[in-house]
Amino acid sequence: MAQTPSRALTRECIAAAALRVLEREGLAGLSMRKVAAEVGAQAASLYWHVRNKEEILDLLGDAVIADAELPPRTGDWREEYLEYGRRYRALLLAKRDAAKVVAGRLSTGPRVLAVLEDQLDRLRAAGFTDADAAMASYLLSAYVQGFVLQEQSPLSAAEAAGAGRGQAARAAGDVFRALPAEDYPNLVALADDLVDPDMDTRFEFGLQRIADGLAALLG
Amino acid sequence: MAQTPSRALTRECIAAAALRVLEREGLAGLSMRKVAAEVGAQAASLYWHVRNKEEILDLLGDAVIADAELPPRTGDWREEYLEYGRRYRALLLAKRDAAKVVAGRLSTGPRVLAVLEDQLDRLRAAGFTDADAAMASYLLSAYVQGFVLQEQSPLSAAEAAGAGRGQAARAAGDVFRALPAEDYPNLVALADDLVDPDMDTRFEFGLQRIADGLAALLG
DNA sequence: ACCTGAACACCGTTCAAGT
DNA sequence: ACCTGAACACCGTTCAAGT
Repeated sequence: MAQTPSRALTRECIAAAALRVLEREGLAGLSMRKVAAEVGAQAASLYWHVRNKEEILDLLGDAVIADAELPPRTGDWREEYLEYGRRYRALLLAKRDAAKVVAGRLSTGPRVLAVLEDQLDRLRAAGFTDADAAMASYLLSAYVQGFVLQEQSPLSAAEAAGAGRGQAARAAGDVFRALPAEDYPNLVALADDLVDPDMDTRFEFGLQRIADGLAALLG
Repeated sequence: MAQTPSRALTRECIAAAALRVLEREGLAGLSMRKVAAEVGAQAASLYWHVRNKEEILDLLGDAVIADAELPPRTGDWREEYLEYGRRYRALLLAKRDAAKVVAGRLSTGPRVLAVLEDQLDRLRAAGFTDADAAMASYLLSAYVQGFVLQEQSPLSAAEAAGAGRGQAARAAGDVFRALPAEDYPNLVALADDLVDPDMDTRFEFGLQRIADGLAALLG
């Protein structure tokens, strides 16, 4: 199982191996020993190329963002801003536990810089002040990361235990409906509205509100 | 150090102990053995009261929310919505790593239900449809959790290593300013705007945009 | 310069055994 | 019913030793 010793260990190949382990075992199952085994080495060997596990997670964060693509220029800043949000979400959903990996990690990889540069360019061209453009960009990434983080984690112990998402949602609805109506009239009345909408709908709702709020700045 | 054996172990006292360990050691340092030691028992004893560590984290999530208070009724739904967001952020910032604990955990504790019930009541009274009220409530919690999550995690390896937040931010600004201006004209030009604003300002910006976007629905 | 073996100080969880 | 001791299968990290 050991790699041919002529092929030296590199940070790139450690990152690729870590990505495969992440996909297979999830973030909780990602250990130095498993990453080492994936490249046919001992755990201790990794420490020659990498300071610690945290640095492997940094590499992983960069790898997740690596295939980000810029949305086409339509001339409509609002549509482009929405599209940026949708693509970022899709990118995070594409890799297992990606939102958790990226969560509070600031990457200054070339891909991230290119995306940020392009985003700021479009917002300034649309007429936003420098300060507002910078804040609007930060707002988008905070919203998307927060949203996907909730989306990727099981929404209840039941779902974690293996029940399907739909089943878990129905159970949540039952909780709301079973509440005493005199104490919780709104929860009982809105049980369906709280539980039914799927994640795409929820995401889009927030994204549209944010875009509308930004548009109001251009007044 | 052992507790008097007449005082039995309960889930409540386990939760309180876990909260103290969290405050002292952070989420990464929270172990079954340390929680057990905090109540003067063996780690194995906890498993009589609790299914596993995950369930302790659930208790912790409830405990974090436990002292949530409802904002005063001003008759202005927008101001009340903003205040809800600010208070939720303050609550998460008050306990160490609280955002990470709460992150993808759905709590149905009585405090959470009371808050949700009250929030929905105000939004409906303001004229939002049932569906929009439900979505607006979800949006707020997603935004606040995502924001604080980024806020509570070190924004760079430098800060994790002990440098102050201001110092780390200045270093980030230097990164932007040092980029080649022909490749990254916007990043270079907006370096200050990207780095200078403090977290309160960033949070408020997003909150105001979201409230404005919601207001547009009432049109 | 790069990698390994062995060790250290931890984990979460289980389970027979005690009271 | 409730708690313990001891064990199992893991962790991240260090470090002398090998090549």
